[in-house]
Amino acid sequence: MPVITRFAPSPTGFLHIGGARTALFNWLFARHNGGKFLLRIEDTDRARSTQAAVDAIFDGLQWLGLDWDAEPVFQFSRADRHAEVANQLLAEGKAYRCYCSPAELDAMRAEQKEKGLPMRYDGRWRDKAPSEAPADVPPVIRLKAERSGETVVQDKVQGEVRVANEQLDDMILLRADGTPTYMLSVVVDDHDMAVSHVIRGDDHLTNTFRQIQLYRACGWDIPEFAHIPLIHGPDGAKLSKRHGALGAEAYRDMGYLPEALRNYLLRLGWGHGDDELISTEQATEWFDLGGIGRSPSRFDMAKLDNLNGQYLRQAKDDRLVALISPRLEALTGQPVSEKQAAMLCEAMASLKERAKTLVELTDSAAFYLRKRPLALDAKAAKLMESGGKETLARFAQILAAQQNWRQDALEDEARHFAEEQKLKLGQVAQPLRAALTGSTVSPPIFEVLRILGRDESLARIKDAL
RNA sequence: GUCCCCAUCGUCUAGAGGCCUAGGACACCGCCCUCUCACGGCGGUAACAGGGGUUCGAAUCCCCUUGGGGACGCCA
Repeated sequence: MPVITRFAPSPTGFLHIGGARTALFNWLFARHNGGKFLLRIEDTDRARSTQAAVDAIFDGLQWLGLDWDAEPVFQFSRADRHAEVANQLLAEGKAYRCYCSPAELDAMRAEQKEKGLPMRYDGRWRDKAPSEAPADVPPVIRLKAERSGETVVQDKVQGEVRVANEQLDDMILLRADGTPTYMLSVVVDDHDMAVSHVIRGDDHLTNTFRQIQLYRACGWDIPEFAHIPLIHGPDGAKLSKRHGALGAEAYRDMGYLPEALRNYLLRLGWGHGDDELISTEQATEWFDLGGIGRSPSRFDMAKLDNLNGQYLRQAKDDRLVALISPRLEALTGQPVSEKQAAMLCEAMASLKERAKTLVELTDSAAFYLRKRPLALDAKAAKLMESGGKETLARFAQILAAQQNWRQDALEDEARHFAEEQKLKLGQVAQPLRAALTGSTVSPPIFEVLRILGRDESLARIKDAL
């Protein structure tokens, strides 16, 4: 049987981080098994579904590199099919009409809660005759669920989980307005799409029992299930926005590389021995459902940062220049010229090992492109005022006379000068750094001197003096 | 309230009864490298939630307690 997985988000918001991981696991499992990864947009809640959210989900998946294998299925478009199944069940006596009004159900639940009873539909219309139906209440269709015995899930992650059928009530299949509920839609769609493995958040684990009953009522094969633990915030509670429950596009904006986020998400709840840096090729080769942990994990930005830094250092220089160019333009107000891009490319090797995100990379690269005269930050200004300027003025004369603008030659000059003046190299380098970059922190300053070039360097020094 | 799931350093995890004096990674703290900041190297602090069993032997199996999480919608 071919492996078919699916990712089935409801388009009521962005592709959040938990959803992204669920998608990743489905994608990896399909790829590992040479199967298919399908996408289904669960847009049956018309009031809350938006096109913007649909677009955000597509964008997010694409950015993460999770490609799907067929046209996405929009669940709402299949409402007729869902109703057909419900009506078939009704015709077979496996479902029935319930005429309880929402208000009546609310009252029932309130009473159950007050008495400390389990909150469940009590099946009051299950065996009533059609003649008792009130004329003014449109009915819903409920599944006639099994009342005794138990339902068992052989979950690929959670193991065997069983629940007594008396814990389950007769769920609604078709609403009073004739539209299908989630429970009906999922089961029908997963069946019709021939989904072999349902991999989803474990908030769906208890839904699974009901869905299995529905599969049985329909006489359909039951897919394999794998319920993966939810991602929690650093405090162990539900992931909140300020703790990382953001859309994929937010992570892109914050300067994370898709491969880094993928690697991070993969390691959150799944492991392969001591391996930390796992390429997508390796992940595809190694991924298995049995390796998924059963306990919820906490989202840790610091680890994501570290991983992103590692991927940044691995990334090709020209790719990074392309990635930060729009950010630099936003910063300087000027598009990055070809000449500047070439300069950044040269500088990238030492720039990228100092950054954890593209945001940091952009900030640290910006001084190369800044228009003279550069503004000095507070530390740089203070350094210049407390003797730096004098030292720099003297060294500037040597630089001005320097014809051989090679990095090692420049560094030699600085060392000689420092020795001569009984200064530490840092006392020469730091004022130079302040003048050239406007900051006390930068890549190696003789490299900066070289990349900036003779004219620009001397001009910036002159500005600072 | 009822049902379900989970439990190893602060965090992500390795661990399938003896290989565990519990390993790796992030974070943190030292030291080294060094023109700054990083990178890199070396070292350090730090965990089997508690209690009962089973067993010659338990982080690993069972039970209870505690603590977290989830589900109980004409939402998905």
